[in-house]
Amino acid sequence: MGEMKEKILLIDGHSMLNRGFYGLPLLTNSNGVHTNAVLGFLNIMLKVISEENPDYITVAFDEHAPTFRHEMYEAYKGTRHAMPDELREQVPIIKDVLDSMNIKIISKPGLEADDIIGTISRIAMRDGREAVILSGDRDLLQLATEDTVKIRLPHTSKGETTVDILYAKDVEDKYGVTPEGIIELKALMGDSSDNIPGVPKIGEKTGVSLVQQYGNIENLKEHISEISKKSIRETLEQNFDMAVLSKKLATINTSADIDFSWEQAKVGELFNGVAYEKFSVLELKSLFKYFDDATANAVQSQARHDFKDVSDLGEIEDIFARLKKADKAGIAFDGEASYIVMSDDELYRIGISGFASPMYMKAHIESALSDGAGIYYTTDIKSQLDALRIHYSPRLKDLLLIDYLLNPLIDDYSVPEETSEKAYKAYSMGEAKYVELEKAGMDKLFNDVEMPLAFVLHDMEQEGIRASKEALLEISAELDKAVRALEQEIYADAGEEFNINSPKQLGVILFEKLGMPYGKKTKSGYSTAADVLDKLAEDQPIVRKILEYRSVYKLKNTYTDSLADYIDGTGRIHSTFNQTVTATGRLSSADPNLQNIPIRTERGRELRKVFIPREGYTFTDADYSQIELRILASLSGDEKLIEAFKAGQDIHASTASHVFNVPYDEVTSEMRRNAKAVNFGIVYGISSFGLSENLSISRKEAKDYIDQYFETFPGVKGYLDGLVSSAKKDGYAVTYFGRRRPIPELKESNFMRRQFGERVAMNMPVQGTAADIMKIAMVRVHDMLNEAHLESRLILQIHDELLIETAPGEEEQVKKILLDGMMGAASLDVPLEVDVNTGKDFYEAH
DNA sequence: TCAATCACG
DNA sequence: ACGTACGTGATTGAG
Repeated sequence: MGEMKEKILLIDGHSMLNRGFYGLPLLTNSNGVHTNAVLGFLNIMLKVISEENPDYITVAFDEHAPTFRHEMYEAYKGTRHAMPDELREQVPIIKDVLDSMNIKIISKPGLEADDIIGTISRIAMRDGREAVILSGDRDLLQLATEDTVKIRLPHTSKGETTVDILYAKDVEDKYGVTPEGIIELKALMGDSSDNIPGVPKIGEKTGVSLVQQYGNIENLKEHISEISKKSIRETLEQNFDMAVLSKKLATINTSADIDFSWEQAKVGELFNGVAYEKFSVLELKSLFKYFDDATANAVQSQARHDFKDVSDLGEIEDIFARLKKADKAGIAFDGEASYIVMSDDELYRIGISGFASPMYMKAHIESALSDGAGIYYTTDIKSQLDALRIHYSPRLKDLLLIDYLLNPLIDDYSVPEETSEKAYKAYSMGEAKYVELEKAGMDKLFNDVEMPLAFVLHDMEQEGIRASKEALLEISAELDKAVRALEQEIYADAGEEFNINSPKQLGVILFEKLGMPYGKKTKSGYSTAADVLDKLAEDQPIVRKILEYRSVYKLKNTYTDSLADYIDGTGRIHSTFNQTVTATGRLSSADPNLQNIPIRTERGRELRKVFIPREGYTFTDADYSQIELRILASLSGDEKLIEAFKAGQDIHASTASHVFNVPYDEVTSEMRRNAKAVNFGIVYGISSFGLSENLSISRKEAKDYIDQYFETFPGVKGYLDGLVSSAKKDGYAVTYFGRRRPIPELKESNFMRRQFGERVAMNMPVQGTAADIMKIAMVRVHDMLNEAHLESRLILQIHDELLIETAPGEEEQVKKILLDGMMGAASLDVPLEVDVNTGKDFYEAH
């Protein structure tokens, strides 16, 4: 043990950042900060640290100022290579992170990282310590001249990243020359990635043999005349100055003037609280595993801000008076208290009690919002309205909704659990984020649509929808009988009992025991999906029964039993409408999902009869007719498609008539069915494979349909092509109202992923614009119901459909509001058509 | 926790 | 040669 040498890990900062940046997709955290290079850097560094267990670590960075060697090269060639902004912004971040981990960083104007590393490696040799050099750059191989210096070179193959170990001997084995010889080799052959010119016409092979024969270029110069091959001899004679220059460029300075002390490079506490904090702000959650629980917990509780608890009436009045005058504040409230942040020293908590009642609080907050001067930021307003249903004000800005618009792809916007922290986060980050939103041109969408919509959604959630528990349980009992009967029949047909719900077991029964031909396969075995079983069902009674079993089982478990559990004491179900989950701008519904209540089969549809309005009320339901295709027509400007809508034609039949070249009146139902599938395909981002699967036709036939479609509607073709190229240029797709969706897949090397990106680029503007229009309509309808002082309430949105629970006597007004609100939500080049229905239950109304 | 399946637009 | 329709959420079995 006593003979074990101490060890220093020397890291080439820019090279490792580069590797991370180009090796990983462009990740961002929820603040839009790019983190892929930082993550890639840290992953490899931590891997090497755990393998090498060094006593000292130093990371070297190039200075931004042009260095000696760069100057020489730039003077020679007059070039300067640019770093992408997404990478540049990560340089200070990694330095900050390394600093937090107590890792020494060295950089110096006029020196490259190579020179710093070279110099320290020689200091280590002198002081009897080992040096491990981590770099993605082969340039550093020249430093591995002794057994106490080794190079670690990361490389990725088959998705696995390993970090190769190279000693002098390995360099010789791999490159045919010694580490010192690497310099001579580069002097002759150059290095395009490092901007070293080399001697013309000398490549790797010639270079290696010359170095093996003559050792170095100085010796080579004296023996040029001995070289037998004429072309080599001549190029060396004519261009020897290039070899001299290249050698200077390639030689790492090992005696640079730097400030280095072993004391400063000593490894300290890497995984400390400050580092944890940095990782958590960057959202590098995969690295949390390196920290012990105690550190993580300490940081998490430390992130709390100190709010002053105020209960004195005068003081409270004073705070609200100051709030009215503040330019900017963070606010948040819950059932216990209100929180106000006006500066880093003015953090107040006003508890609800006595005179400070919810009414009092609501009045003061509303008064500040209506009469005050500034902008008030908050975080996740919808969740707060349960406590105080304040009025909407355009001066209130919800950071969560800003974050969502800035990047709708994020899974978790990390809304603080505690109301006080919501106020603080909104205060500290709201303004900067709002500026970003303005720069992206989404402030209007935010202020006119998303912000007021949050209030509408809150009201819808609060209202809920009435459902009959008795009816649900009755249906459940019937379905239960059917499930049991089918179960027995299936067991009898199969000749044994098994778990029908297990695709694995089912696959074995059908495709092995009963020997049926299998269609597709999944990762884990045979596919038993409905479209596969459908093809077998005709001849196989057991398959027919399995399909029926599945649909009945699903109906019972998803739509009767669990829905019944959501009914509250007043007989109503309150779904949650998520405003920040979809990539396209749509809403989603959860706990329970009321946007996927069955309708396509009669048995499923029956279930809608359990959704009923309160006594004396009725349902009024309105849905947009073909909104996505109308948007496609309008945005593409395709004359034929626009004309079809203006003429009020059945759009699928009209498409069939054009594509199959038959008169509109002679379109058969099969032609219409095919055209409908083509229309869907167009909206989804067409591919011949997808269409052929959907219609069970050959790819050739599907391609013919598509070609025919594009020939018929050239405007659509041009529009979709334009969407893909602009998404590739900008990195995101955009709706008519400016909503964005980043499409990182378009830059990936994987063909299939890029193809997906292209389909997304075609679909998002259409689906997203439809979502925008519906959101605008919801705000309009909600406002109109309010202004008319009606008792009727908006209770459900299902993407292109709205459901209102209509108070007796208000039927006509509600119908008019739905029509006005929805049709007038946008003015396109084709009319927006809306169908309205009424009914005594959800079944009847839609 | 993930994959498979299926309910909806 | 790749191996695919766009967007969601809930349930289930299996590791």
